[in-house]
Amino acid sequence: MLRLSSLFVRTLREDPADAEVASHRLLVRGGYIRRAAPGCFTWLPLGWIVYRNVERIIREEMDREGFQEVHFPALLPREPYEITGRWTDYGDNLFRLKDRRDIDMLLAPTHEEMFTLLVKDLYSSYKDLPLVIYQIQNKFRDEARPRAGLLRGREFSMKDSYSFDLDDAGLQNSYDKHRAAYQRTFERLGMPYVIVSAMSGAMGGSASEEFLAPLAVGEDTYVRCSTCDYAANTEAVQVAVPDAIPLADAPQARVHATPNTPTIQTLVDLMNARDDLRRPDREWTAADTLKNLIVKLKHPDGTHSALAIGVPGDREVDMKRLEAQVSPAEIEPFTEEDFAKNPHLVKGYIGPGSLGENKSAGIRFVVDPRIVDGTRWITGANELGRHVVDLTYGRDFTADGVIEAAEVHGGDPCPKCGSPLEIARGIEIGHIFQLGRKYAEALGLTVLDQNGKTRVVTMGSYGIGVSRAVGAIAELNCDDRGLVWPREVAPADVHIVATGKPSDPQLPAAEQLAIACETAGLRVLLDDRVGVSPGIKFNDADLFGVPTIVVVGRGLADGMVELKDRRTGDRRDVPLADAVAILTALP
RNA sequence: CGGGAAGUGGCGCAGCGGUAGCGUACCUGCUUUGGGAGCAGGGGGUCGGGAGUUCAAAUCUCCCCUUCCCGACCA
Repeated sequence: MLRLSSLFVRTLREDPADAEVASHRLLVRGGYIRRAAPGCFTWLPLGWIVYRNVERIIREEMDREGFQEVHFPALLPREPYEITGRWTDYGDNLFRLKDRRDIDMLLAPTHEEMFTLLVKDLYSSYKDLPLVIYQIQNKFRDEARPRAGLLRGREFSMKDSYSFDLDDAGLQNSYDKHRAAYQRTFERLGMPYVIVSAMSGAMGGSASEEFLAPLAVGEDTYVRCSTCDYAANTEAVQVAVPDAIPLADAPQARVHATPNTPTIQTLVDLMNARDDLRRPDREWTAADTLKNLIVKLKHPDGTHSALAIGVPGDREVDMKRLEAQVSPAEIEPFTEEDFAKNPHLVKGYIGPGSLGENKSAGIRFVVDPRIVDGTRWITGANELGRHVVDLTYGRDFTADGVIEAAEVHGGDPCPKCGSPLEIARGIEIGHIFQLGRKYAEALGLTVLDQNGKTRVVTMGSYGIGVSRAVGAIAELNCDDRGLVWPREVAPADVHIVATGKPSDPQLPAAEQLAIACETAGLRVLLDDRVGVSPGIKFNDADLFGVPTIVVVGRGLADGMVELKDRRTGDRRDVPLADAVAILTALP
């Protein structure tokens, strides 16, 4: 039983000045956590109970699938990370340190290398597979900007599991098991979530999905179909590709002088204003133009190359989407100097005529998937003050490839069913990932198959942010009075408040009720503080957020206690004699 | 790394050249007990750090550090 008279906690009347988001404010005010350093938090007793509940639920769902728990150190040697290149790839985000002999070590940002090496250490036969092992461990990432309390920390707790299979079918099976286990886990944690397609990015591998909690304070933008079940991180959105248009329908392309039209808007305005350029059936819009943007790519080996991207003029290039596409290369701006070095590029009037690996400018040219055969475009003519109209894809120009880099707009058609897409914000609470053989290959994890042949193991990695989940649950379950925990993660099932004077019968009655509740299997938080006014007790109860609050107060004289549902605020008086039965029957 | 704000008792803040304050929290006593009670008394702060200006610096100047917010970044 938790007794408030002796519990190590202090609630704050006011919001801490350094907390912005609701979960952070309330967790600090309610005495669940304290900040120890930026992005590092101390768990107080109430917070630690909640944390362990979350951990327990995750663990139970992992164990249910037959996954086995292990535990690695957080302090790791440099060498494995050197082999996979992540010692340098992680950049400033890696906490590096040296031991007394000046040997490099690191605080683990994630554990792929160690898991791979551990399996390599112990296993060498196909008969040992499949295998899934996991841990719940603290991770360290020197984030440039930790924020929002538990939602983005520098030291945080994560459940990470890794699957090891002989072939792709096995990997798919391990992946599906995790997907199901995660769905059950988030259900039990009382967290709404959406599963979105994600980019596998630099990690390599094929399939990757993120579990996002829909939260405005989240840092991920995703789209969701208004009709079907399609959902994707904006980085991974696949644009709905329109049907090709017969080439014969397109008028001849022609070049016009379009002075002083360096931007899309000035161009469209001019086109609509001039009799010789006006479109007979409707106004020209930005979507009729083809915007060609040039960026510089910095490749991991340090070399640079230019890339031209063609998108419909009503859309910007989304740098996050572009980065995800060109990863591991990094994007740098194409500068005035770069323009000066390439006389075939006329800034403001760049057109497909000069773009492409075999064209005059010699720059790789990739276009948005909406640019299909037969589509007609107004675009730069590669001459100052001149544009070309009805330049038709497949007839007048082609690209070297297609790229998903244009920004996604709310209302864009769903690639699966065509209904409008909605844009929403969320925070990543889980990520499942088919890694493939990248780590196994780099670290030499192989087994012998039935034929005695060496086979590289294929892997998956799967993560749930445990401490982040606590923050996200709090963020999703709170109101202006405090936290509202889902029962299974709450620090207690019942919060019993005794009001009245120290000499009144309420306190001993509350004690007895608390004991009876515990005997019946309920977890109890008892406010047995004396000399504390009822107002303080009620406010603290709302702040703590235990799902059911029982007030042993003035109704006691009539043998009644008050039950309050923290979430709905509903109150009702019930006979003290029936209280335990009623409480144990609550969902 | 860019832009903004801010560092003064545990927490929230005021003070902006002249004895370091208020609210809250904490301690003692009395009163009070259904939505953050009242009175009285009390403990607790090198005013982020350093250098400078001045008879005198929390306050002015310079440098540094730290924190928070927005952006960049974020397997």
